[in-house]
Amino acid sequence: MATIKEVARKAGVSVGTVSNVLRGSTTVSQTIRERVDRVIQSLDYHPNHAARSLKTSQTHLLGMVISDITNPFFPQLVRGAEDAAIQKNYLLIASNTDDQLEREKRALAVLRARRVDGIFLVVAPNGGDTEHLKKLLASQIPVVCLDRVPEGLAVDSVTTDGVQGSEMCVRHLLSMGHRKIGVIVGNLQLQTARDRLRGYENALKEQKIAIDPGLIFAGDFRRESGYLLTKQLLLGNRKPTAVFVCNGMMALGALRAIQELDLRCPEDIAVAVFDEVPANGSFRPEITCVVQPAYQMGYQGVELLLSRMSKGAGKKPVQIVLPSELRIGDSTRRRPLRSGK
Amino acid sequence: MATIKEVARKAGVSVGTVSNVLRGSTTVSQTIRERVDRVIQSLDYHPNHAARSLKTSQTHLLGMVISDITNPFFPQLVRGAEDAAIQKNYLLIASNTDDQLEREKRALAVLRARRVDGIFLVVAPNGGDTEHLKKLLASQIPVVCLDRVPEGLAVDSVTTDGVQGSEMCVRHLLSMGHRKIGVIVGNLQLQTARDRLRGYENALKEQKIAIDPGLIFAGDFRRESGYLLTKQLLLGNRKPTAVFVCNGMMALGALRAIQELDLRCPEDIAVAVFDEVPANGSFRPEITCVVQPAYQMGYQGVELLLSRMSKGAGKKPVQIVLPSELRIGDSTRRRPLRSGK
DNA sequence: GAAGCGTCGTGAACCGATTCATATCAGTGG
DNA sequence: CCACTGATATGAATCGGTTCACGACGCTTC
Repeated sequence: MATIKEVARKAGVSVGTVSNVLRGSTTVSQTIRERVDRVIQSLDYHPNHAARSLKTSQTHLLGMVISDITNPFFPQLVRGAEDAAIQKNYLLIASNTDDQLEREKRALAVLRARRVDGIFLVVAPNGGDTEHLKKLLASQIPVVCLDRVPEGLAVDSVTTDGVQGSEMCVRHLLSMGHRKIGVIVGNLQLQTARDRLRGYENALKEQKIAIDPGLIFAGDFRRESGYLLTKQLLLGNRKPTAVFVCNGMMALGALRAIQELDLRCPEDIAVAVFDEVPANGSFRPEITCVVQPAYQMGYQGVELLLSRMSKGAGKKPVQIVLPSELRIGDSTRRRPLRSGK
Repeated sequence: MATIKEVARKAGVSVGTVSNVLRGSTTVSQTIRERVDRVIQSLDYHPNHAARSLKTSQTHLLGMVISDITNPFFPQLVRGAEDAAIQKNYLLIASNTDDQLEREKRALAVLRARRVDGIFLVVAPNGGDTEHLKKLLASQIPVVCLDRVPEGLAVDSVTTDGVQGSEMCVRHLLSMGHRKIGVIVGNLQLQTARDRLRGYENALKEQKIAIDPGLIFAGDFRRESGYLLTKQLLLGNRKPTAVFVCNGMMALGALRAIQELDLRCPEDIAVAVFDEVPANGSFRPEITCVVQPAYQMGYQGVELLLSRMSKGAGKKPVQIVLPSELRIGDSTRRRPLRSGK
């Protein structure tokens, strides 16, 4: 592939001038600029990124560390980030951690070694082990946390308000006449999981309903755990009339569990979910859910990261909280008044 | 961040020696090696990739051009590729084209300009315009096509056998007693779409059933088109007893259409799908579908690409075809014998 | 016509690695 | 004691850009 030297030679100018043309410097005359541009076209010349990076110490690469691209929430996030990044001439490198701390550490180390210009991070549960995150934040490289924020660290973030979203959702269940509402929540080491649980509790308290710990089941945001916990919940002695599931993947497990127990939704058990449910709208019943603006989260994450990159590390962290939306389906229809059994 | 020079100075050796230690050269004595390693640790030194790339003209970056990460087939593909790539010390850059030719061209140009070491490509429908692909293949950089192969180009690929998978699936419908089977296929500019249609036709021919063009509807592999075409199919005058949908996203649209028309599946209309259906198993009925080894496709793609990179461009293209698996659900139960109406 | 001032271009230093011809040195054999 | 060998270590050239001090040149101005 052609180099800047060849371009310079063919255009009869110095490499410095070619570089100036490339960078759009104003100190190049129209004549020369056109001449150089023509040569660039004719040679199909593309500047070597490595050389440029070496000199400028910018890679125009952004890293994105997520838990699992296979969970439908993340493709949207990634897509939003990618669309925004590409517009600004950045490329995105995504890595999956499966919510394992070790893999998070490794992924971050790799991205750092590559000198990416910035990192998006969806933190894994860490049980208080945040050393590597502190180091990361101390290391110059701009970081924006998406979806989840790690405890007690000052870092830019874009998230949705899990407390408010859950409140909205559980209030809806209450308004439909439900009083015994089970909840399948994620790993409580995660802020997001705790927020969603808090929203549930808040909504109940508003109605002076006591919180029954026997109705609360904590899993890990994966399909399998939704399945197992929902079975436990429904086979237990609490007999809830509704279940609030805290993410889409667990909802799939929950729905399967309900089916296997030969219960009908919503007649026997109502279901409401925080997070979009895959394939929702293509099967019965349509599930009531809180939809998060995942695409936007990714998109705005890029804007935040870039502004941080230009503003420098000095300023206070910016925390953007996006609203979510309650989408009411048939899975939470009004409960017949004849209560009891 | 530390440079090789600082490491050399602190260890009291030359940069060449440090480089030799890094690259694991055998001409370094044990003593020196250990001394250098200690300094590397203490400085938390990581070689600068840009500098290395500049010299070696390898980026250890792989590009992946797919249609849309938001379609659940692709996350699996990407995940497989990423898992394989990371093991070999490569990083993956994915870009989405939404099946638009212009965006494919742009994405490929960007990746080329970045000098990625290799490219995975899921081609977009191109209506015969393959100039950019020919140029790409001529340009040295190794390419592996995944899932779909472009017409008449000699290129390495990893795909599934769409003909055979569809045959299997449609034979199953036939064995369940269906004779009038509608088909919702993708953009027929794509080899994959044509293969799946061919499989359908083959299966019918085996049973000496005439192909009725009025039962064939071609869309674009997206949810919306599955919805619209299924409505057309079911509201038309052909009255099929089953529908064969050629990918998962269109299947979601099809299922929605069936619901809106207040038809029951499988009683009124059986459904079978080529491709996994999102959320399948969590709702009724469980959909009969042909599952493609998407993860494996990505994984093996990396192996093929790397072997191509080391073998050089000379050899003949390798075409790996992976088997798919028919997973029988309740959406295709046996048709009651009393035929007619 | 000398001095001064913009406007454009030039070219060398530099970024941080890799690589290879060359230097150093201990040991060996004649 | 010298030549030679093998094992190690060195350092300069190189990759392809960016950047900036400086030079060349044409125009004013007095």
